[in-house]
Amino acid sequence: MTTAAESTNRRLEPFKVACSSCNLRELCLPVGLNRENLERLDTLVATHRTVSRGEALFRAGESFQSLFAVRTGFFKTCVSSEDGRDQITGFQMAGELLGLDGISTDRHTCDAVALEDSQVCVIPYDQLEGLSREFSELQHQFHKIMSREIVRDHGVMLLLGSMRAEERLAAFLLNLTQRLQARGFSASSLILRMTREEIGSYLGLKLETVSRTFSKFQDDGILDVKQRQIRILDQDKLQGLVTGSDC
Amino acid sequence: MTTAAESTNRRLEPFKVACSSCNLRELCLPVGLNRENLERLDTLVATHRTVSRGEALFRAGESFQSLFAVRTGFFKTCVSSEDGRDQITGFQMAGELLGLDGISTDRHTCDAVALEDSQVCVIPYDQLEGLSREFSELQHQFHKIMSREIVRDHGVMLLLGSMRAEERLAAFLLNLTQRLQARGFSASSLILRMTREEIGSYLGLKLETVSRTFSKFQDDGILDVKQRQIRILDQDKLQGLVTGSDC
DNA sequence: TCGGTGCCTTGATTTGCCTCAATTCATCGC
DNA sequence: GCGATGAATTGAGGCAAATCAAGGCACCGA
Repeated sequence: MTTAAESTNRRLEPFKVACSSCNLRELCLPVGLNRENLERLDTLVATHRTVSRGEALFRAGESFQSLFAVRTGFFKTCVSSEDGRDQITGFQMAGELLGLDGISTDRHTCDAVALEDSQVCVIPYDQLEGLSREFSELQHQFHKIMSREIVRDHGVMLLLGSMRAEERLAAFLLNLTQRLQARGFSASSLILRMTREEIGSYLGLKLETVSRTFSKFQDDGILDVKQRQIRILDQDKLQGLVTGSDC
Repeated sequence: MTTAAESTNRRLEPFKVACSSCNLRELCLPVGLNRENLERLDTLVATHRTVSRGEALFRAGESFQSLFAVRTGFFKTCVSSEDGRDQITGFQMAGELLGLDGISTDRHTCDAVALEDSQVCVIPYDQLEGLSREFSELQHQFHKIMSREIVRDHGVMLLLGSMRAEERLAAFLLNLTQRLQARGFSASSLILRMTREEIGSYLGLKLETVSRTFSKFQDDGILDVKQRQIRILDQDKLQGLVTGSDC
């Protein structure tokens, strides 16, 4: 269907789903904007881009021009060191921003890869700076989003620095379901968009350890695991693993 | 000298060391500002605060009003989970900003504690937002600083997620010396401001492991370690441990 | 000078996760 | 149906770091 050449093409679409009518506006950049300002933002977020599963939205080293807001689909971001090592730094779903790392050096410092066919809104960064000088609500919301990313990263550091395998996986699942719930999905049932290896990379574990931990949770009656289909049977026990309340 | 009551007091000083004449202005918020804009910034950063060793500049849960720029001294930032676990998320030296995590929820989410007697510049956040709407250089520099923090955090995730003890400590030492060098200090000799336990917390290791790794580096002729006095004898070997070029 | 205290070092042992390897399962094209 | 492929599971054994334990050093105030 798609040739190698075509897969490197960037599919830009002028077709417009305005921020002002987007069902994600309560989660995304437009939070706190009034009708008039929303319409100003619409003129800025004029293009969309389709990224198919496995394709990169951007890669480390590429020049940074725009931020991206996930409209539909699912992404991972991944940093690499000079030697082969790499680390998934996050998974992004609808309403979340991609590319904030690029501001510091005008180059992207990580890869953003779609885990399923996805669509993103393109937010030209210099225009965003311009508009956020004009109304403080946009400025403030943008700062909040960056700050939230820093807070999230600190949470991941805590996880990587001091939690054991079971606790890490429990925290990961709870975080995922929480974010899915905020988007209107079930709090107890989810389909993982990533492989065991990708979960492992994010959590600082090997894929076998992730798999074993899933199996253990199933044995303990905490989860029902069918490949990537996960059903949470005992939310409290899962929560207890993270907060350490039962040991 | 200081009583328990006095140590909780906030020592604010109108005494002014203007940004425009600060020797850290090439590392800190004023980067890229012209003379005139620098003077505008001076009016904003009007107060300083002294924090003695062991004292907190702010604590998780406190309401967020201001950012802080380290003028002199050394800090650690530390997040805690509901159960006792805590994780040092960074060490901050002169010219670096503290408190960015507070923007997202208007409350600080971590503790910032001085590791030696320190002095910080107080940057009222709402005024900073106001001023950065007025000139884009300040706005852009502020965004760069936040983005840099995100990139730094991703680097720490890579370290915590995929490096072994020796690699972690080597990366830590190289990072420290690099930042000290940017401030005019020696690239090969430093005095650690933090305990082995604090290094361990930052690197996701136990203090015994940190101590053993220091000893191993000494045996291998990479370092000369005398308590907190560190001299780097073989920079290349240290670098090789991080980039994995020699194994 | 003398304890006292906080921090660091070192050794012995345990353990949680990794490594390596084999097997099963789901999907898909033919 | 069939094999091919990628993903997930499971087992056995090894290792790096944690844990447990003892002692040393530097600093400080009495």
